[in-house]
Amino acid sequence: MNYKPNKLALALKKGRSNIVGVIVPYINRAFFSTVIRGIEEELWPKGYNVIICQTHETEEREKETINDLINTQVEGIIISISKSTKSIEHFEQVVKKDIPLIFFDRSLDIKLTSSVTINDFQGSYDATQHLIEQGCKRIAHLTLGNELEIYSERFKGYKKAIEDNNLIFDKNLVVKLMSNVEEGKRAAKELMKLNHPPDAIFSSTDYGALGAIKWLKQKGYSIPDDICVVGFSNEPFTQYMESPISSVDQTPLEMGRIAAKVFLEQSKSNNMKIEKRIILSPKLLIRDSSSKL
Amino acid sequence: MNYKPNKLALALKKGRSNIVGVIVPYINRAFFSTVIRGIEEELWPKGYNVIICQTHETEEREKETINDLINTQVEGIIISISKSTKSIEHFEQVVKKDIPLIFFDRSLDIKLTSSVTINDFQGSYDATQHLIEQGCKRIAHLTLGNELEIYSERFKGYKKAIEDNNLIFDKNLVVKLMSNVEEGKRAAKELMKLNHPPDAIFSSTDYGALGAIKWLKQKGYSIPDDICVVGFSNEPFTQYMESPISSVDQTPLEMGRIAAKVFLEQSKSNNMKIEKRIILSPKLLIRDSSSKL
DNA sequence: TTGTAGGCGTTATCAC
DNA sequence: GTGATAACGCCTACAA
Repeated sequence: MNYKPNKLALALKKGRSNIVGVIVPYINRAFFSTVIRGIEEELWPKGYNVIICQTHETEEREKETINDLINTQVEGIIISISKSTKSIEHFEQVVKKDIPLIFFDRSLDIKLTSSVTINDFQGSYDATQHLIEQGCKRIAHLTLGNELEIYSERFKGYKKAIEDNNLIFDKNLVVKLMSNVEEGKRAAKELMKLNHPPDAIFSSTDYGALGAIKWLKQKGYSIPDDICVVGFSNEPFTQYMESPISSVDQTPLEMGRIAAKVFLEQSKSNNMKIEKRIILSPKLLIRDSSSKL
Repeated sequence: MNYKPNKLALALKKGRSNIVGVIVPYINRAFFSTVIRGIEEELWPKGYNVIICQTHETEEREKETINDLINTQVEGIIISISKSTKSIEHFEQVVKKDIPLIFFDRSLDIKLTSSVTINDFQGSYDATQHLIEQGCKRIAHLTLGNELEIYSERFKGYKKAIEDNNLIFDKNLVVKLMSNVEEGKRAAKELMKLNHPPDAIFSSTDYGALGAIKWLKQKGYSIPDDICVVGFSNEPFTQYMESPISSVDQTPLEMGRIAAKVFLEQSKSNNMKIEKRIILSPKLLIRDSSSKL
């Protein structure tokens, strides 16, 4: 007959809740929601449920959330850390409880945890190299700063490509901003005021790239003829624009699926500890905003 | 000291899991992920966790998911039904188990359940009225068909506005499509082939609107001077375009928050049954693609 | 083979 | 007021 077991009782008895916690800064960012989709699609067929939590980019919420998930007896935590996270005690606590902890995208190097990231250095290097191949000589970079490793890696990749091609690295061409359209406009304005303005902009965020493009077009610059632009993240809007923006795709669906698989692997291995670092290759998508040739 | 109660045991004992299930077609659609964000932000402070499930637009997955959530002893289910859902037994089953069931956006009229939707008729009427006020006389409509009530409502709102303004309703101006860019292109091509082509297009999806705009621009039509276009959903890309697309905003964040509140209300009222229908007002966002004046 | 007791971690209840 | 005990629903293990 159609008997339905009470999963709570079952879970209590077995010590296995069949629940995995996923923590992200905000659920409704395209990147995060797509990673979550990948996680859900991998875990659902295995009988797991996925609990979603948001940190709002604050360390406090992150700690509260982790505490809560531990109490909920989740069987694993998959997380992309908040921008402001400084301490790591709350993560060590998860490890101490023997709960598999998997970082994705924004990661920390903590013993007995795993991570699935993309090679931000490489993505940035490829993007910059591509701009150089388009004939650009003075390539500006919009960065979010060094708070998160992914952004400092993107800066490093950019700088390395500049140097490898015997171009001059000019720190005046590096502008720090926040990830939104207005800041991108401000950055472009600032850059074009320079005595030697850039002939390309590689932005570590698509919103920065978009803002820059908007300002430049408004001022009569032609994209890509006067200035080439490449963004980062492959936000949906970059492909839908009338003039699509080149960007670096982070393969979020795959990242989610793999993070889930790593969790499963770590989870099954009762007697031994697993620590796994997976680095995915980003995909440079060349579109109108940087296609001179 | 830092004692952590086991929520599983607590839940088993109290018969309250503090978990709410949310079911959507796909997590990573901007609209759904934003509703989920609203739900999470309302429920987290009250001590609830949110489990996310995807139906992939299939009734089968929807049934499986509901079954699973019932077994998980969720305290409520908040759902936007799949496109292909025909039967309602699985929903009645939820009601029978006394689990609060709240529909959002894509709803069904089932006893003892609640719903939070927007007034699709109104949104469509407003959009069409706006186009008429721009001087448009022959307004085409791109529809997804009648499978989901929201789309037939959008069609009705469009038709009513046409008639209320003593314009001629021409069924040749109504094109059925699927929600993607290619289909929008096809629809525009088809419409402009007519003996009396339209001077405006109101699409029930932003992707259709985008496709239409792309095709029209490519063919040399000027937007909005030759043809005005309005979409529906306020997808992020509509505002980021170089030439932003007018659209109807469904206030997803608010919708999520309210759905969560309705759940709380329904949940607290142990002894009495609550049935609530909330209809939100959509917001017409007038942008470049329809601003002639 | 079939059936029954015990315990997972809580809390609520009841006896002291 | 304090402290032991039963019960939430299930599964496992052991006994008949």
